[in-house]
Formats: sequence, C-alpha cells, structure tokens
Amino acid sequence: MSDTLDLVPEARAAIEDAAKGKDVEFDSNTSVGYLLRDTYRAFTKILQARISTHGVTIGQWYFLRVLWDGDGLTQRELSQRVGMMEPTTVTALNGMEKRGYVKRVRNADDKRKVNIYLTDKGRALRNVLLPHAIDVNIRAVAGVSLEDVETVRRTLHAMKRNLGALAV
Amino acid sequence: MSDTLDLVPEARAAIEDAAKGKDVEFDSNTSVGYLLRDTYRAFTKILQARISTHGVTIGQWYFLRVLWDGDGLTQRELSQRVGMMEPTTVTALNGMEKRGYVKRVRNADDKRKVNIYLTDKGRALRNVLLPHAIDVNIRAVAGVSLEDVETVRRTLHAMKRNLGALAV
DNA sequence: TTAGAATGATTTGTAAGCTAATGGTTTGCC
DNA sequence: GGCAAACCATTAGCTTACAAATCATTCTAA
Repeated sequence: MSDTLDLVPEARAAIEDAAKGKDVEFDSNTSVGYLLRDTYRAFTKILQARISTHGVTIGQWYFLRVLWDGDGLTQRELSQRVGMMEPTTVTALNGMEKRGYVKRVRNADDKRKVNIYLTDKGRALRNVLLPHAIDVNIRAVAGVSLEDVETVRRTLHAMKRNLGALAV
Repeated sequence: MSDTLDLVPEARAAIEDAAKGKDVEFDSNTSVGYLLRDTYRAFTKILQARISTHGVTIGQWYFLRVLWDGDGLTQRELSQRVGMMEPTTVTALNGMEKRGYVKRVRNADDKRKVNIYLTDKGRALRNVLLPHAIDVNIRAVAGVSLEDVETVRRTLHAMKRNLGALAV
C-alpha cells in the first residue's frame, strides 16, 4: 500500500529526490485537489446560507432533492441515491421528520423496511429552494464560456471515475 | 434576501413557472455543485486512506502542508492560511501536538500569541506524504488532456472568485 | 495610569458524516 | 418447523467543522 512501486512515476521520482536530500515539492496552488476543496466549500457555504433561511440544513438538502424526484424509497435506497452511509440518513431523516418534511411509514409487506414519503410541507419546499440552487449554479459560472463549463463537467466526471476505480 | 428580484433571470423564470403550476426542474446530473461535491468527496476519501496509514488525519493534513512551507506562525495566521476557523485549528493542533508533530511555543513578546513549530517528526512526514498527494492528483486526471486540466483549473478559480463575491 | 477596547487562543455546544456494533425481521435450508 | 444467515434500521462513539461565548493579554485614549 505505502510501497513505492504502487506510485505513479512522478511520485516515485519525488521520493528518490528526497532520498538525495532534496525536499519534495508540491504547490497547493496548482493542486487540483485543493482547488476542488476550496471551490466546493465556497459553493456549499453560499447554498447553505440560502436554504437555511427556509429552515433546511445542507445535510437535509441532498435528501430532499432525491425525494422530490420520487418518494416512497426505503432508507437504504435513499442512502444509496444520496451517496451517504445509512447512519447519516437516519440522522438527516430524524431532523426532517421533526420539522415535518417527511413521514416514515413502516412497510407492511416487509417490516424491516421503512418507506419515506414527503409531506405536503416537504414537497412545497421544492419550488422555493430549487430556484436558489439554479441561481447559485448560474452565478458560480458567471463569465465562463459554455464550452469551458462543458469541459469542467466532462473532466470532473472523468476524475470521479478515476478516483472511484482507486477506491479502498 | 429571499426576494425574487435578487435572483438571476433563469431562477426568476423558474419561480414564475411554479406559480403557474409547473414544477421547477433542475437536474442534479448537470449541476456543477453536485459534480464538485462528488468529485471532492471521492478525492478526499482516497487521500485520507493514503495518509491515515502514516498516522495523519485529513484534518491535520492541511495544517501540515502550510507548516512544511514555513513554521513559527501563530494559530490565527495558521487558521487564515489553511482557511479554517480558529476553533478548528485548536482541535487539529491538539491532535498534532499529542502525536508529536508540532510544538506550541508561547510568544515572549506578546503572551497572547502562540507560535507553532514543527518537530523533526512532523517535518519528516513531508517527504513521506507529499508523494502520495502527487500520486493521487496525477491518477485523478489520468486520461485527461493537459489543456482540459488547465481549463478546469482556470474555471474553478473563476468560480471561487464568483462565489467569494457572493459571500454572506 | 488606568479603564475600556481590541486581540489571540480556547471552551462549549451543534451539525454532518463516518465506522462498528446492536436489534428486529425475513429468508433459506435442513 | 426451526435455526442460522442475511437484511434493514438504528445506536454509540468518533472526527471535522462551525458559531458564539469566555479568558487572558495588550493596546489606547482620556
């Protein structure tokens, strides 16, 4: 795992340099990882500020987006669709249930399962919140050409695939 | 704040559609925000797995990267450079101090300040961990042209600026 | 020179997210 | 039919991150 041989040639070269007393260099400013992190955090910060004024936390947001697309999913299905672990889903749903956005309904056919349904209140948030997501997304890429946005989309997808293939 | 007039025309149009009974649509798959989030999470997951085998958490990583570049900063300076709030820095430093990566030294001239210095152990991590960052960064963009990577870099920078300008 | 403002670090409390362990329910197999 | 395995949700405990409040020190202005 931490074996030198498992690394890409550039990383191996860095280790060899270090062995010769030359410190490894890697500038944060050119690191795609850092850029991703900073941009993601900036994005989330703004979106969070927008939706929190409507009583929705960023943690609930992702679940709502899936549920607006179709509710009645089990918690496991919901977790997979949102890309969160199940305990995270439990916590988010607890909050959403308390706020009256969703209802848990124990499945009659299989009592292990719990199906999640939106309440009218939860459903009504859609047309209030989605415009903010649209707004933030559009403002974020202000002044960027459509081609460039398309390149970013394509490249981020590729990166997701690459990183997914490395998964632990 | 939640005033319709504060929104971009596309978002205003969505609200008007909703008023006419047509639900607002916004596909997660084409949302740059979602892509950013997914890619960032994939990236962090891999990097975290790599560095944790060397006793460093992802929370400590960002602080180490700044300190390797030059230590002796106060906690406030460090917080700003890393882009974290000060309580987060306190927690991270507590962990790093306990692990023996850094030393807190109360400033003699101004006893409010605490300067942070790397220990030899903390400094030695540099040449072990940076190659992993290099490796993950390179693997992440495997198969992507240099031009595309450059476009992504440029565009993410622009997005950071745009979002920063919206800051709350 | 001293009271109040500003500064730097920390504590406290909260939220999001994870792993590992637990508790019901269902299924499959003998 | 009954017991073990699988399955689904939950709890417990940890980490990262934040905001708000607190504590100690230094600076500033009357």
